[in-house]
Amino acid sequence: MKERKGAPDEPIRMPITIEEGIDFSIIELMFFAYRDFTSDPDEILADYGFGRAHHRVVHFVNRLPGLTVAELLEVLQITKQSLARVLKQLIDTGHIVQVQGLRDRRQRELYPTAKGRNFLLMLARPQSRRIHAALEGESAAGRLSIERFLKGMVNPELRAQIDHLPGNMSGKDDGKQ
Amino acid sequence: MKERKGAPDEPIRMPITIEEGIDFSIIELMFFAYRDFTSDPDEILADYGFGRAHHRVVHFVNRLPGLTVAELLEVLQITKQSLARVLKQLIDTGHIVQVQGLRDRRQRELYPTAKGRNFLLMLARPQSRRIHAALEGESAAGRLSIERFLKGMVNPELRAQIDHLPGNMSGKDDGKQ
DNA sequence: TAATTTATGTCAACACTGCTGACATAAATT
DNA sequence: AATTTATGTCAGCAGTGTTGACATAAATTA
Repeated sequence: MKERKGAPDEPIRMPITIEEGIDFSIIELMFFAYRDFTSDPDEILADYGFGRAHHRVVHFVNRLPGLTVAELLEVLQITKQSLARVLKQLIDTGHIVQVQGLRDRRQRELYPTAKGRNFLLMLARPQSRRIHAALEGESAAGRLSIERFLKGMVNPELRAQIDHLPGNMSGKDDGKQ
Repeated sequence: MKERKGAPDEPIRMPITIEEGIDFSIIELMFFAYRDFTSDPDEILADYGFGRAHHRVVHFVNRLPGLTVAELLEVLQITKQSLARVLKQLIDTGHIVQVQGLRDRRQRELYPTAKGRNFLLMLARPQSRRIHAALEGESAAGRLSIERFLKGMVNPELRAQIDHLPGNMSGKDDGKQ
């Protein structure tokens, strides 16, 4: 019994391409695109002793000032222990302040300070430049396709949440047309 | 001297929207899209005691069978110590085999086994479903816009590399038109 | 042939950011 | 008065990136 149908550890020399209709090309484009998209802020963050998680917190606190800790956890979908580490640092460094809730005094409303707002702008600028460059020459229809695609990649349960963020046309492009 | 121009730790109550022309909406769409895009394979990987790094290695070894360790490091842009950890596990579990280079016997050519190929298909299937759903109803022009955008997000130096992966129309959509 | 460079592997330590489990406090609700 | 809720905190672990140092075998150069 030598070499029956494909010995288990035989090297496969044929590249995978569109097996089963799977588009590996887009899968790896997502990897490359996201890696490079995050690389610019990552470098800046490192200069401040921060990481990517800090960017996310600063981003959403600037986007939704006054949101509570529980709401932030819901948006980020991480545990409170993960958040605590980075949030504490951002508060200690004066980028974010907590304000006790008025209705419910257990809640801590999170707000950016001027320092925190400027910090987000610093992080977002290179990403914005990259986005503008990637959209250069795209028609309005093309841009809509791109936004529709990105939104379509998000789990359906969360799309509503996205619509409620400032500057997003609520309910637009809900999938079917 | 009480409260001059914006006390440093004053909470800012105004949401950030399109300050300086920065599109925060697309920035956070990238975050949500990538997070959910990776969540499906992540769950499967966890069942096998693997992580996202294993997926990447299996992906590129299947896409470029016979590539050397140095070439894989170049594509992934990580250090050999990072790679060593996950590559060793994939070899020990029979997903990948190493073949000594013919021209240069120092090199280790990496190939997937049948097990490794099937594993990649298992990981890629849910991602492919998500992509197809997100592209549903898009015109050919819309799909081109989306691919052009993703490619445009990648650092220019690396775009050539992407073109050389199997199934990618080389040189297509190089930015200018 | 001898010396050097290259491709790869390995050991150790550290950083960041997820996770779980456990426990504490204050405020709201029942 | 008892319970639930919102938040905080301590401790430990996992995955994946990093740097630095050193080892080996094979290729290249002098």
